[in-house]
Amino acid sequence: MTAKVIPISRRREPLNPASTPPKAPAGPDVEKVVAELRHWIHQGVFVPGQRLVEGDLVASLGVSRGRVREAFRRLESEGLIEIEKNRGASVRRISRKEVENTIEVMEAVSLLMADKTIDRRDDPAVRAVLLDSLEKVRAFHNHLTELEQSRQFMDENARFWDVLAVVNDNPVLAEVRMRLETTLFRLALEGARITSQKDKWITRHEEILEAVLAGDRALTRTLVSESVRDVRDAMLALPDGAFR
Amino acid sequence: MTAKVIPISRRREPLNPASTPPKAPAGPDVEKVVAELRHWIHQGVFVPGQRLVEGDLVASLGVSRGRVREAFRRLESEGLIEIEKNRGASVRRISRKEVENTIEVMEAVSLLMADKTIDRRDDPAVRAVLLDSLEKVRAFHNHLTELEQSRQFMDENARFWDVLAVVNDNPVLAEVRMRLETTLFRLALEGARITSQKDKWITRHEEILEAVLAGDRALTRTLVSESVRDVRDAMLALPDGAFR
DNA sequence: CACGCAATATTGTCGGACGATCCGGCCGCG
DNA sequence: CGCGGCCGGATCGTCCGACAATATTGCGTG
Repeated sequence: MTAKVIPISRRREPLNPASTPPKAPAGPDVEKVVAELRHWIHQGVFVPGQRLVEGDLVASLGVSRGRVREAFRRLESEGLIEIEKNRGASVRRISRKEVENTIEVMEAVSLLMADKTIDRRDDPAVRAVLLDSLEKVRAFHNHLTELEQSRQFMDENARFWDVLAVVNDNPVLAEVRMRLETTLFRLALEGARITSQKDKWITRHEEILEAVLAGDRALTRTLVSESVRDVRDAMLALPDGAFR
Repeated sequence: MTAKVIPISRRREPLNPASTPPKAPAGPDVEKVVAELRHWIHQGVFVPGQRLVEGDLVASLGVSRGRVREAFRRLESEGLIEIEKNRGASVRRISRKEVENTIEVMEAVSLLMADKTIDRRDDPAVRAVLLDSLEKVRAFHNHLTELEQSRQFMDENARFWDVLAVVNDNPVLAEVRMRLETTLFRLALEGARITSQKDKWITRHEEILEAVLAGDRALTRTLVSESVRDVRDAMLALPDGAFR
């Protein structure tokens, strides 16, 4: 790998930020493949440890190998799959230890998000969003039945953190959290399925929002930590088969 | 993107036993390209906003477009470049706001690392590593001259955090921090170049290690926060031209 | 049944091709 | 002379086919 000549592009830098008329059809994009694979992995179509064979995906997705390979690179740095030289890609398996490590960081990030939200709770717009979210959480809570799918809890959870992400006005913070969550999603989903205390999670979200709106930092921190750790415990309670 | 269920594919014949033309050594790996580009960006060979033209890189690196494209995907999710559809890749430019956002998360992560280190300071192995690091930092400090390159400060800084990363035994934590640092590297380097208080940074590292070894959580937190914020201030002090 | 070798499957990488898109510049018109 | 529209080159997105390198598998043999 020798650097020869510094490449020089004849193409200029962006000049006029032209308007962006909503262009309808955009040909298949690598992102589509990434999204599809991510979806499949989250849904369990591909289980941890399973190999993702280029050729098969090329056939089932109807795209070229190049697209699949680019998608692989992306998913790899997202932590969803791992690529071994000459052995290809496989859905990443994580160990209990990794779950703990990840959750630990997630807790710190979540605490920061909650704390920052308290800083902004006097902003009318922020307050409105929080109150609206609280409303929704309560409604969701009241409609709970024994038959609810764990999937819905994950959705509620995602919405909850999305709200905090938006309110926080720090895309980096939100992105880091999402990144961590992505790698845990599958296990979290499984965890939610087996735990019998799903409604406690929702209650926790209500309490957190209330504490935030009340500006009670100590209580908020406690609740957020408990919330994150509940998820951890649910995941760690899964049978050994779920881990590496 | 519809999934047809059509696995498996068949292809080509065996190989040709005849002699093979003088073949260059084992072709480089995609990672090599990624590393090279990352290096160039960090070194300023490619400056923020500059476009990375596939064709040019193919020529100067002597690899195929496919390799370059895969490398792009990786660098994109690393946050070093951005890819706009039909316009290609360019070195990501970040705004002052993004610096603040990133540093904010970095501070939280750094605090967690330091705090966890204190938890483990009684482990003889950990203690040894910390003391060794303290030794090195002091030695480095004493050899400082006015002519030192800002580059060396970055190296020292990297070493410092690497030690905490190792001691912490949480790869996720370390990786998140590294990720954030990667996107700021360029600016941090520039910032270190213009600040006149470089030695204060080193002093801070000494103090942090001492506080950690002494188990003083409060002091450690204060010092770590100050340390991170010093870097932030150095970056924000850069002229507008350095930002988006 | 263990072992090693050969057939087969897959990956890593290359090079070419083709249409789509973007952009700068030229051209004709008012 | 200013300006909008069209042309052509530069680049990107994607597909295809090829081939060596490596991994995996199956089988024949001792």
